Amino acid sequence: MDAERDYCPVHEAIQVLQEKWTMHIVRALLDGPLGFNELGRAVGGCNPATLKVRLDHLEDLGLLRRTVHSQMPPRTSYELAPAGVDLQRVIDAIDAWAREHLDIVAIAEVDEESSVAVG
Amino acid sequence: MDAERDYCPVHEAIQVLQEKWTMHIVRALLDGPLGFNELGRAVGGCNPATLKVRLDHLEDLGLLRRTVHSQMPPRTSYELAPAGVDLQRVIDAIDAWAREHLDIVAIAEVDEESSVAVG
DNA sequence: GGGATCACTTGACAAACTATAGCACTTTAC
DNA sequence: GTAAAGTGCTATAGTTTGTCAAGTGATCCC
Repeated sequence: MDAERDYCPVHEAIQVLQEKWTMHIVRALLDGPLGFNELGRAVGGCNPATLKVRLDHLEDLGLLRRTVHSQMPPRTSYELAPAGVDLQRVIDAIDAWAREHLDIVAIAEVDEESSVAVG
Repeated sequence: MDAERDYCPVHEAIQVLQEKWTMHIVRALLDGPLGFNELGRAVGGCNPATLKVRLDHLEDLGLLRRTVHSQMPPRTSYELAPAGVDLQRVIDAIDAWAREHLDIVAIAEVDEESSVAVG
């Protein structure tokens, strides 16, 4: 149930990052603080329920900071904490990898390379 | 439904990597090829159904190669393709980040920092 | 005053993931 | 020679996770 038997920070990190939308959220927030709905749109349409859960989790982990500017009308901003900002390097690595390898996947779809399939 | 309207390889990459177990699978495979069950155990108990789906997806994307050594007794090995091996850098980035930031979370649990809770 | 917007919350629902059993067969142990 | 354990999967039922639609209370714009 828990990874504590042989605690591995990488495993833990992967657990966090693999939650749906988490990396998208971080990526969006790397460009600067955003409001709740704004963020939802930025990540490409995450629903508010999930978004809130993720945001809470991320805040719990100390990766982001939630600032309430006014209760009514509600106005909140979400901003990466230093630990969250450091995820930039992870996102960058993904970015570099993606440009190098996923683009060719997109190209391969247009190309005709499917003849050497495993059959 | 699809990200094709403004195709972004990073977005695509995140979609792949955020699927449950994907990064664990890659990480396990970075140490060398593994058989199906072996891999399942290596990633820490992924069930065969999900594992197969991930593996197929990863193979589709050209990130790994599946080699059938013998049909009976069944013996297959999964091995990262070059594109998959390159994910090493992503895993490394996560690794570095995790050691820097998630360890302190683990420490914080032992520490008594829970008095400033949100409640 | 009506409609849009904000940051969420709720509750019903669907999609994703999990556990477990089983298949067809070989290898190993005795 | 037989039972148990192993291989790579697949099927199915069940749980968890994520989604959709609607709604809340207040303020802004017209």
